[in-house]
Amino acid sequence: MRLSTQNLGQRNTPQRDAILHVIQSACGPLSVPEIHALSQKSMPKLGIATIYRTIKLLLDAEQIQSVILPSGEMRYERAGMGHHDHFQCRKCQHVFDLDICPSGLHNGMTLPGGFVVEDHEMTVYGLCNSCSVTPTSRKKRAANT
Amino acid sequence: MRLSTQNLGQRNTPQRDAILHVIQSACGPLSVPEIHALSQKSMPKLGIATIYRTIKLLLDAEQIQSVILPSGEMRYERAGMGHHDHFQCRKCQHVFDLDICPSGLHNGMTLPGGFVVEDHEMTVYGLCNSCSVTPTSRKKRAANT
DNA sequence: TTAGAATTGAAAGCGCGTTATCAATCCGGT
DNA sequence: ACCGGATTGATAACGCGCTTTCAATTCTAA
Repeated sequence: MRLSTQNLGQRNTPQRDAILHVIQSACGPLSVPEIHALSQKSMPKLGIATIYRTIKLLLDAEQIQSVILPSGEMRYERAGMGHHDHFQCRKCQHVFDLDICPSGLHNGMTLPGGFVVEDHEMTVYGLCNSCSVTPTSRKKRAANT
Repeated sequence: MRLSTQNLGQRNTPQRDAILHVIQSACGPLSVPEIHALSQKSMPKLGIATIYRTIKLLLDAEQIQSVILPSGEMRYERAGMGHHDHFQCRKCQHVFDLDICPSGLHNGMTLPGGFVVEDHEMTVYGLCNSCSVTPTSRKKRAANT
């Protein structure tokens, strides 16, 4: 499922290409400010209104979907990725897709209290790979270069 | 941990008692409209501003905490309950506390990708006990009364 | 009981993420 | 290359939770 400018209004523009590329190559759902900042690396004049307009077009075309973190922050990611959970680093605040789903839940099971499970959403918190690097391992890395 | 009007400003009022009782006896986190509607059962004139003011006092006193659902809805529940997940019924929309945590996560473990786990939040979706009653079992229940 | 400060309810005001406006610019069929 | 409608960027405006305002009311210490 690749993001495409087909069916996004009538025209192909470099602004849309930039935004699509940013979302396409993200490793987790992005916030509007993140999409804006990343897109401006290749299109410095790109305005926030165009970000919102393109997000709406992509949502209507079901090429992306929204994700709301437990903090209330709205983010967007490619649609059609199937079920996956998210990980937010408490240090750099970046959000990543998790390949595995560490919940023990499966569809149709009943939890104590008579709750019949159909779906779930989970956000895991902690430190990402980059941010969990210790000062010691940081020195080792530096020494190896 | 019982909710109390101690340390909530200087005075004890029936409005605060009503709000505290509603949150205290809930079986899951409540939204502001829910708290308002439930409180008005015993205090019909209770205004929305008093709900927000009391919520803020309770938050400052750390007697309640906020919960944001994946839908973005803000809710409030008693503080100090320890880790627990939530279940939202897709039929009645009510949110319940789950006694067990069905995630296979524990603090300090590392997920594929180098993500060091510290915490998580999970919302499970499905049908609650009342709403999962089938027409057949509903007839049986009715016949037994 | 009384006085005075805290609290309340109604409604205006605020903040901020999002959307609409509009002139300038761009895309693409011809 | 031209033309006309689509798109863009800057910014004003909007919506909706939430907070503040203020006069009326209520609580409580003395």
